[in-house]
Amino acid sequence: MPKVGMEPVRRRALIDATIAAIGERGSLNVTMAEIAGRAGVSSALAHHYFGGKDDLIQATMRKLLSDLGHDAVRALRRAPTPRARISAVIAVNFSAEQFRAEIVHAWLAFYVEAQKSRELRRLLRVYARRLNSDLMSGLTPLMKRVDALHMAEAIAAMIDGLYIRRALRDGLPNPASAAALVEDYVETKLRRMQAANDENGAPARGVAASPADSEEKKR
Amino acid sequence: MPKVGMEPVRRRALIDATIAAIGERGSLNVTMAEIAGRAGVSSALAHHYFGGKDDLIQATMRKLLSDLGHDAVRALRRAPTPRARISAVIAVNFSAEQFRAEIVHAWLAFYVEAQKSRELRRLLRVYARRLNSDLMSGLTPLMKRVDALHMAEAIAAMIDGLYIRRALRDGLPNPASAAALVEDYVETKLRRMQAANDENGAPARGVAASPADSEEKKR
Amino acid sequence: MPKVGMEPVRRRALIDATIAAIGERGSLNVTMAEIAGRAGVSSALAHHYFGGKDDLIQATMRKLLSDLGHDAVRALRRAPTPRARISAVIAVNFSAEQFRAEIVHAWLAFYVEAQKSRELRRLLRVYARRLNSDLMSGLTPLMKRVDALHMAEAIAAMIDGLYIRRALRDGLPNPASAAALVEDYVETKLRRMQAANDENGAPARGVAASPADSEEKKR
Amino acid sequence: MPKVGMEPVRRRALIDATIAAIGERGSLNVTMAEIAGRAGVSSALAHHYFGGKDDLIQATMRKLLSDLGHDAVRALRRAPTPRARISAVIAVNFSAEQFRAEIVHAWLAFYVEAQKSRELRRLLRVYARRLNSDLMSGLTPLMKRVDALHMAEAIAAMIDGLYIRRALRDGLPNPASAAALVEDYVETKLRRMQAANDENGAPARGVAASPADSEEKKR
DNA sequence: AATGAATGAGCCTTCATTCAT
DNA sequence: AATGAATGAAGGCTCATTCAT
Repeated sequence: MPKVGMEPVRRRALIDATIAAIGERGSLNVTMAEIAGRAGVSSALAHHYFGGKDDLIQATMRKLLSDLGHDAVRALRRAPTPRARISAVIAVNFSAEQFRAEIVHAWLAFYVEAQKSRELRRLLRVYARRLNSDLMSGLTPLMKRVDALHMAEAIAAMIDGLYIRRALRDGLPNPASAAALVEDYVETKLRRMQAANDENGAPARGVAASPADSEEKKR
Repeated sequence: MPKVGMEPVRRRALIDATIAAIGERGSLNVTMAEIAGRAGVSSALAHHYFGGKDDLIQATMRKLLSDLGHDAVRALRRAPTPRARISAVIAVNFSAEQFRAEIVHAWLAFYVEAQKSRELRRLLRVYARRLNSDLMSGLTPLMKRVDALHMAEAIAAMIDGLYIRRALRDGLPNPASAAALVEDYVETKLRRMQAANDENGAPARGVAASPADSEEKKR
Repeated sequence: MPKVGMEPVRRRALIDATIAAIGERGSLNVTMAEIAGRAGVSSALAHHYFGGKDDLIQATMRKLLSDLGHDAVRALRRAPTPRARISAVIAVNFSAEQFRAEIVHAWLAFYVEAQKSRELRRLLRVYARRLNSDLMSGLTPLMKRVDALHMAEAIAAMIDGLYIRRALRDGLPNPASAAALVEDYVETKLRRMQAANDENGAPARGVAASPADSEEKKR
Repeated sequence: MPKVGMEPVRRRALIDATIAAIGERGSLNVTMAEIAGRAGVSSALAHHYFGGKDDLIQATMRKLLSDLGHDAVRALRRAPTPRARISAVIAVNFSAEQFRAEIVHAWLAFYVEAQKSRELRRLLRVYARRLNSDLMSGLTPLMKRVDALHMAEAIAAMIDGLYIRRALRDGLPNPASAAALVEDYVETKLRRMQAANDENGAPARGVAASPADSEEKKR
């Protein structure tokens, strides 16, 4: 019994079904029929609302990105200090919601698909830039810009790496321990910088320190 | 006129073609026809030698794993100290050969495919375990076992993460800087442990230190 | 708020939209959705009023036929002589209205579709018979019946042929020159018959004259 | 039991099947499955050899055009005089082979499809130009160029028109009578021109005679 | 009167796979 | 040893059509 105003309902259901399907299959090799089936509709309807498979995939990815974005904004808003901002970024990426197995699988699949799809690559770049700028907003007040850039890169790499390992389900299913690993890295780096600083006024060694780093970053 | 002894030649050519094809497409969505074409043979021949697509994919992955394995063995053999072993592992993973774009793409594609294929998953676990044990062989002499485990995890995550980012070509195409990032992490951790140790005899704080770490690891 | 008495309005709009759509696409491969869209209504409404696509197509063709029929009646009514009747038929078929590109395309499409649809074929036969009888009404007073039949056939063929060429837009987009071509044929034939007649009382040679045509047609 | 060297056999069979299918359906709305079925192969094989439906359609049209072209060349070669050339062109178009019902249907379908397909339109133009130049080669020695152009147009239109009527199967299934109709037109025109010429030296009235036609064409 | 919602059926196309040669 | 020939199965997509509102 058809009702009016179903469009948003169906769109949401189809996107959720897409995530679920990708999560289960582990790749984007899911059929429209399966997605539609999971959403309880015909595949024709999925085409009706999204235009085609690629569009549905893209819409799904946008959903993932915007969800993550919203979570990040919310978390960052509550962070009082630069240091807290860093932790907030880490926490969001390893939150229970974001680290759900199917979400992780979907992300991984998107990374791969991005190789083929120009638009997907663009979306992924948006995410990467945002992650980077979020991290930088916490890092730059604490160290020299060049060090901050390196640390942001390292942190991002660890996050991505832990996602992959999570996807492989092979040893680190625990979001808390994943976050702890990254936090430990950050903490160690910061203390080490502090220590080097304190010791004898000698400049702290940043990440991949450049030969000449005479000027000191104040915090 | 068919030649004899072509089998090993064809097998190699087909596996190389598979890597090349995956590297270009960025995923395992490559047709047997394309692979065979790249290898200069008919797709029927690929089936003849490998049995089927899955088998060819698996053989290709085994090739990747064994190449990496051989490189690792060679590098580790030359490493005189535990610390050098760690660097050797990092160096191998970011060597010019292993960090070639098509190899990186192939690895990423395999990670995804591993979700679906039981055998691929098994192979990937073998690699993960070996990477882990290689790292542990360098780490355990330098710190407590629990810390070593955490660091091994972190290093592995960074390596995987940098691979992903390499695949996306978005900012870190340079193997040297990728390796430097990981090396810096290792170095910072080791110094920090040392420093904490020296300070006042208090036990160094390891990675995600467990509440009770009274006993010291000797080296 | 739905209005009353919309039915005739909608029917006309849908039929016009059908002609326009066919004219643009150049064939009957137009979707109900597009036709309905052009008419500013939903495709469901098109079904509501016409029952189905085939019915809409038929209704459209009937419209075309009846428009042409009305034009023909009007023109013939004004024709004072048999000769004028012939010209009237020609003029109507190449009138600005009937020779509009979209109308021509629609006709051509119908000719093709008639192959499949029994009903469409029937409709086309009605038109053909009417065209024939209109021509015959002008021709029979001027010549023997057998000659009239042949000329009617030839005139009709020329008209159809010129329509096709018009549809292909390749050299004869001009309704006037198309009509002139047919008129010239008629005129030439009539003069030739006249001349043959005058020459020596020998029977005029009709179209594809049969060996024995001794008896003369009176007018 | 697969054999080698089947490609040309299959290609021919598929093109013939395409003509047959179009002939029966009366339009290009034929499925690859049906065509392949008629040719006794799977639809996949049709794709294998032709690439896609459009390509098969085009190949079929090219076959039609080239067959007609060859027939025309052969017939024209045997024509000793200009007048004979005209008759040769007419004869070829209404030959038993070219006027076969399925061939005629295919032609009509192509005319319609040409509206949509750029390539098909191009092919059709080639045919039209060739028909025109063949006719002109017979007409220009017999009359002024402007008259020849008009007559060529008229003849071509009659041919196309008779094809359409043939496709509709409604009264003129006979190739001989179709050809006779066109021949009669040609003959009448030529005699009329002759007569007008002879009468009193006044210039013969050509088709849609232009206001100024002072100079005479000699033959 | 009119439409959004929804679908079944069908078509084109791709591709791994098999087989006879 | 190697391949051309051939296909079954499956997937994306379109579209006419129906139905409840």
